[in-house]
Amino acid sequence: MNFRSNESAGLRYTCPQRGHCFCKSVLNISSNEFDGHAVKNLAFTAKQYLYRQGDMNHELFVLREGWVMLTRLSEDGKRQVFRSVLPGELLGFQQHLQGPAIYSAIALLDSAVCRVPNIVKTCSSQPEFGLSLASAEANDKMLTEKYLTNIIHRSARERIAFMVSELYHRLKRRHLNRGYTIQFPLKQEDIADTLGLTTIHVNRTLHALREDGLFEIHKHELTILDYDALCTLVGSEV
Amino acid sequence: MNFRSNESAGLRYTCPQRGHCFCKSVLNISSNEFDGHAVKNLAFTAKQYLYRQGDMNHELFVLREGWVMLTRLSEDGKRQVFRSVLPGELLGFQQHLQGPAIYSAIALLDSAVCRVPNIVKTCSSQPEFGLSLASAEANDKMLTEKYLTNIIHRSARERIAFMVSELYHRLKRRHLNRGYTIQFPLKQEDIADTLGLTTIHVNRTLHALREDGLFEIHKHELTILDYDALCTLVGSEV
DNA sequence: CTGAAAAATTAACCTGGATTATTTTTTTTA
DNA sequence: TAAAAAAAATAATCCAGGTTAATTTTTCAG
Repeated sequence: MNFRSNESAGLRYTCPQRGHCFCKSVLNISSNEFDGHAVKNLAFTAKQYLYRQGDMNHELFVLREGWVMLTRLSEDGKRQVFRSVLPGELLGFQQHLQGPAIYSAIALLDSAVCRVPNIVKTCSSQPEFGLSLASAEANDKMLTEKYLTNIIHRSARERIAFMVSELYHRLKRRHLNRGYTIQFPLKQEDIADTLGLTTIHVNRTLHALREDGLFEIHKHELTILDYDALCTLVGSEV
Repeated sequence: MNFRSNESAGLRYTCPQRGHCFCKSVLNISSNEFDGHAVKNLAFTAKQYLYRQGDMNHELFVLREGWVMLTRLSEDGKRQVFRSVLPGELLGFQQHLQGPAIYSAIALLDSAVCRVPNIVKTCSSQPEFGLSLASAEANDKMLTEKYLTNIIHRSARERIAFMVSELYHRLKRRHLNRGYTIQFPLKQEDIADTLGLTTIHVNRTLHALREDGLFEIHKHELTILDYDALCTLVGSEV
């Protein structure tokens, strides 16, 4: 994370994700205004909350680097993990922008975000922005539906394989892999709370998947050992 | 559905949902252009598909009246029901507009839709449209996340109660209830494929819920018999 | 109105993942 | 660098909902 020094040197920071994903349509057009606002209050350290469930008037961000996880606590104290937000992706948009945040966003790695200043204004000054926003939301919706389908129709082993494969491919698309290895800051409990399993069963299943030589997690890194076998297990619907 | 006669008589049809939901922002502004396109090819009978999973260049609709269900078949032949689309709601938007439809939309009741003509053009001619689209998608995403959470954390009895309550409130908001009675065209198999249960278990559970006097389904109508008990079972997170 | 197909119902048995309990390892903090 | 806290690992038992197999009722086409 070296953009802070760029900022203080008066240089415009070029987002590593520019040209990819959400930023593309926004940044291609009104870079001036956007960057003017963007490079302020941008760093979060691991375990820091970007905003919490219930916060009023939380902001809209694009993740530049790092890893953010979206979670929600229900009244009975159970935690649901909705998804990981990876570099280039939007976070913080919801139907009622001014209402309380429907979930919490926590950084799992040191993270840098760029703030989208005024959504309503940007939408009217820049027609493509609204459509980008809608596309990003539709994409999130589709991802949630894929998780839903996997959780409903498949075994613990297949669910975990799906999750690993999904994250790997999402990172690979942005060249954030090192061969078959990716950073993996999720705890077993996070996997469990994403897939509707218990921590114990995730542990058992991860053990079996490692034994079978599919992939292994070690020191916050995940390495796929048998890519083909993983794909077979997941099926073609990633 | 009397709008066809309106059309042939040369009258502008006023959508019963105007002023609610998705249409609001669109129709308040460019009614002329919109209605010009809208009142054509609008009727679907029960069991008719609006579009099918895989169809190219399917259209964007707003449901005026009726009931549409969104489903997807996975390669292993299992069917997932994603949600019911109720009057006033948008259907057919997805990340890649020109790509194959990611699910099928089937009318469960005789339905009337109004077609949204050219999304990209509308977005640029009318800045609020993009934001409306994004809001609608965010709302769908939130609904999917609620179903996900319920499916993961709750028993069959609670899941079904949640689904009934969610549909009842969504219809009531549009005054499409008759007291505690609503139209209910979903089959037990549809409930099962929405909630990740077997038809047999849905049947068992519906029987128990009726026995316990919570609600009953009869001849495609659902009547809530004990609203308070239903709310208690569902919890406050509808 | 009638036969066939679709949907709903019922019963008996079984299993994947939950639950409870405890130990070991790793990470964090002082 | 040692103590405390968090995370991972392992084992034994249990049950909600799945599976299989019919039967009955409802819907619908001819």
